Amino acid sequence: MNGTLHDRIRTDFETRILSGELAPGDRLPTEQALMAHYGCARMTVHKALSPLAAAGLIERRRKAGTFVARPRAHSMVLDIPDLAAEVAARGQAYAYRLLGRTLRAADASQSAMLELDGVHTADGRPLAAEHRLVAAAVAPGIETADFARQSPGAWLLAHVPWSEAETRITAAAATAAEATTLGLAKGAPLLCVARRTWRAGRLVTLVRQAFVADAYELVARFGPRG
Amino acid sequence: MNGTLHDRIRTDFETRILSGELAPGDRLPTEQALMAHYGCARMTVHKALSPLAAAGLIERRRKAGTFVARPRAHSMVLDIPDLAAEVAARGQAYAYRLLGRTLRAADASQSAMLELDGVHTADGRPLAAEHRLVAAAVAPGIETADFARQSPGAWLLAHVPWSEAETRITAAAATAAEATTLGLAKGAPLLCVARRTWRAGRLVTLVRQAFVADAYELVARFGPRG
DNA sequence: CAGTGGTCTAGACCACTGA
DNA sequence: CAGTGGTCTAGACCACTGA
Repeated sequence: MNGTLHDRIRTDFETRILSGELAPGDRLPTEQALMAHYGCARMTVHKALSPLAAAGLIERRRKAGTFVARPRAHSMVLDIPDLAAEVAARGQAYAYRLLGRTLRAADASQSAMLELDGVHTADGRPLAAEHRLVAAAVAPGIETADFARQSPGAWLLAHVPWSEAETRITAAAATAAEATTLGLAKGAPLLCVARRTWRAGRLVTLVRQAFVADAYELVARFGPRG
Repeated sequence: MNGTLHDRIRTDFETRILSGELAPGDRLPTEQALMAHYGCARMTVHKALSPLAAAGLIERRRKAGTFVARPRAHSMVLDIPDLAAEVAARGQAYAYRLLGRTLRAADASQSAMLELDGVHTADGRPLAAEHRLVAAAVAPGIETADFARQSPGAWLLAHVPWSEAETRITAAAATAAEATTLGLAKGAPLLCVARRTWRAGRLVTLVRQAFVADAYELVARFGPRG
């Protein structure tokens, strides 16, 4: 077990729940009973069980007690991947090549947006086409940034803290333009990742990345410790 | 603000960090200083800041103090989606149709596995082809389960608690067999989701789902509160 | 070696909610 | 209305680590 007592208590119940020894709906001992069992203060028991409640493994109701939660439909959570690091991790040389850069002036409907087109490459071969819009007001300095050294995504990650993101993942057939950019036949399958990112409620960037299907995959892991 | 004091303290710093007022590397006040500022006990300050450290928004070092964390490469986390609920949520009728069921006896290299082939439909139209292997020993009862009422995935979610999962997301062109099952032309783009799920270190199920590209998308959200 | 965070105690009062 | 969990206090001792 881990060093601290609350870690041990938490791990005990985690193990008993995930092993099936404690089934959904089963009642856990009260905090009073656990104080006696582990010989500790109530705060320590509480500190052990709170993360399990936050993780949805148990449900706690005053007066009624603590129960093993019924499995729920998990909502999906996906973080922003770092393409350069992933390509480097598999021993390839990563590069971003800027293909187009347009500043759209502000108008009545929206504020000034920088439009960036480019391609991510691994060992010189196209990996993904990227089309991005960045809200200029939220990303001061982006108009003069040098994207030969750093992709727009990496620049934003380093300069603009984001607070919320939504990612949509789809598959699509390559259009003629995409096929040309990526060196594929028209209609070839692409893995498309579209992401919107906000900072304090204001849209920071919209990006659409189209990955060559057999050159890229998204891998995600989930465990009880998050 | 939320009701409790530790929620208020946590939200205060969350807001100041995400708004950029506190930049990466900035030092937060010590717990002593925060006790004085908020007029509360040290445990309350600690309870407020601990989740921010767990979420990676701040870093805490003894003697040195507490600092706003530098943006890090996020590892991807993806939960298991509930297809039936998602299809129902967009007002369509969900169904799973079993196409094949084979019990592979145990041999020297692996334990007994149940092999299940089927198709998920929305309003009668194919949504995804599914090929699944289930470790029979870890899922007692699955050999006699009725998959006309519940898909294998839903059955497993309800009967076998899982502790770890790995998901790989790719795009691919439909093979001839997939095209037939899904009513598509050969070569049509598919969104492929391959997932392995473990329970207490033992493999529970391997599943590969091939979604019709224009009928399905994965949507994932990320926010500071997880 | 002194400052800081990590853990834990032994209480207290309260909010909620099921019997 | 009594049992349970949620929050909070005012301390204590300790582990770590940078000056």
